[in-house]
Amino acid sequence: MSKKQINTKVLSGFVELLPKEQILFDNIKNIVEKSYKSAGYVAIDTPVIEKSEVLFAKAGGDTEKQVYRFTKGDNDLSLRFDLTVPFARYVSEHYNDLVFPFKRYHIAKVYRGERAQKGRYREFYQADIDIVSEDSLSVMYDVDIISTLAKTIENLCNLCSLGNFKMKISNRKIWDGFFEEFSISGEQKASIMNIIDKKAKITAEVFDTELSERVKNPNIEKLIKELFELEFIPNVGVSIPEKYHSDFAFINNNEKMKQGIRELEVVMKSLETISKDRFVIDLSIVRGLDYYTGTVFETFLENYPEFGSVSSGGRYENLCDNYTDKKICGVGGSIGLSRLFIPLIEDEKIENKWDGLLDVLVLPQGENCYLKATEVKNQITECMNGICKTSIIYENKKFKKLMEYANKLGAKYVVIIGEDEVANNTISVKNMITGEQQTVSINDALKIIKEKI
RNA sequence: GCGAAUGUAGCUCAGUUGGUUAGAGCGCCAGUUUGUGGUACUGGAUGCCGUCAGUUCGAAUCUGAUCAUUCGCCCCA
Repeated sequence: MSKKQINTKVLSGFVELLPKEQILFDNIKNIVEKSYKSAGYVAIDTPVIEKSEVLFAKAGGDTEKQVYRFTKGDNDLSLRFDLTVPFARYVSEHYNDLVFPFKRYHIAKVYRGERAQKGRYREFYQADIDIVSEDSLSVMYDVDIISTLAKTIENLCNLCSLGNFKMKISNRKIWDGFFEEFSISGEQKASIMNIIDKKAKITAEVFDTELSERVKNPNIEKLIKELFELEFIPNVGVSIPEKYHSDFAFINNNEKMKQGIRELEVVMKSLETISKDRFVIDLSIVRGLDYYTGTVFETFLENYPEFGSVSSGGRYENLCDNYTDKKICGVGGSIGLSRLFIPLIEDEKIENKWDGLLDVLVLPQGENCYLKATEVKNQITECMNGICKTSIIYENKKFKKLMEYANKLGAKYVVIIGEDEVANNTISVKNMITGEQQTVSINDALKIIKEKI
């Protein structure tokens, strides 16, 4: 044993699964893909590597620190850190060939060079859907995105027994209008939004102190807190409690706030026809990204609050500004597949309905049987027409070993080709679940397998 | 970028106030059974105790450094 062997451990923040777990993860991914497809979204793919100037066109501050960036020759390149920015480039590049409104999905890996934590990886899957169009896009498309994600998550929850979930919805225009009204902008606005975003995660006391430190104005602070108490009633509009009437008189003169409230009403009213209690208004949802301009939402699993938001997104405008003169707006959202499912799979929280790596394994006993066995294997593959996973092993080992191998792979049937079978032109089929074994003609064997699989 | 914890067999971990030959379970290999897996029983192999230095008659155990991993904070487009 040489001792200077290279450490084979996977890099921190990166994930590898064993075949059994990989099958489960792929099933999950397939559910998402199927759900997106059936809602009318089409698949696209983009390169993992982009020019840095493309990715950083709209990024600010901390973004660059988290990006894997490198040079190759004279090219300044980066790994994509999300799927939205490359999508904006894609739309700009292929503008003339796309049909708008354009609905696409994209399930792929993205990369962030931040410190790994539970459920937070450096390489992970995102499952995005977006709808983009020229000039304008009805607020009903916001509903399309949210309801498609809701349906997809419902399918996932059913598959993996994850329980119930809630989607919290808000509209950035309400806050944007509010801050405009009081001439709060720039860093102060960002800092207040930041604490509003954290409201659900921290205690009321911490929220109060942090808020007053950042707002530095008792009146505005009071209004912010009161704003959370407003009730939005679909069909009726915003209901301002009696005691706050005078405080919020300004709303009627603030176009942005009025518009935000109106949009939120339309969205909620429409979503209510899908589910009465799944969708809730929560003004503390603001999202960190500064490109969001309207509807924003986040999704929480009731049984797994520690995961945070498992799906989020919103309405954006001018995302393609840096790539084209065309005015393109959109709405989109994403499911954090790795963040949600890798910890669940690794902790075995999901029942793995694994049904074996193989359906049929052909076992030739000794090299004299290889030819015949290969023939039989090909016949099975063909006869089953792709619905059956069939393989063969060529190992000059004891028969016992071959059986152990079949068992480890979870094969449902074993087809045995030994000297006797070759001599008599028969094959032996063993059902690995019942242990039952019969020696029959090839045609009969095919029938047996075909019936059961 | 900041803080905390943990590095012992392939994996999960135990290892007493520093004391002879470092353990368990699972897995692996072999046998009971040379054409039959899963279950059971019997036996076996596997370790520079993360790395380097220091204290000591003596270090897996104490000290320092270093590397790695994990958890949390910041951030999360």
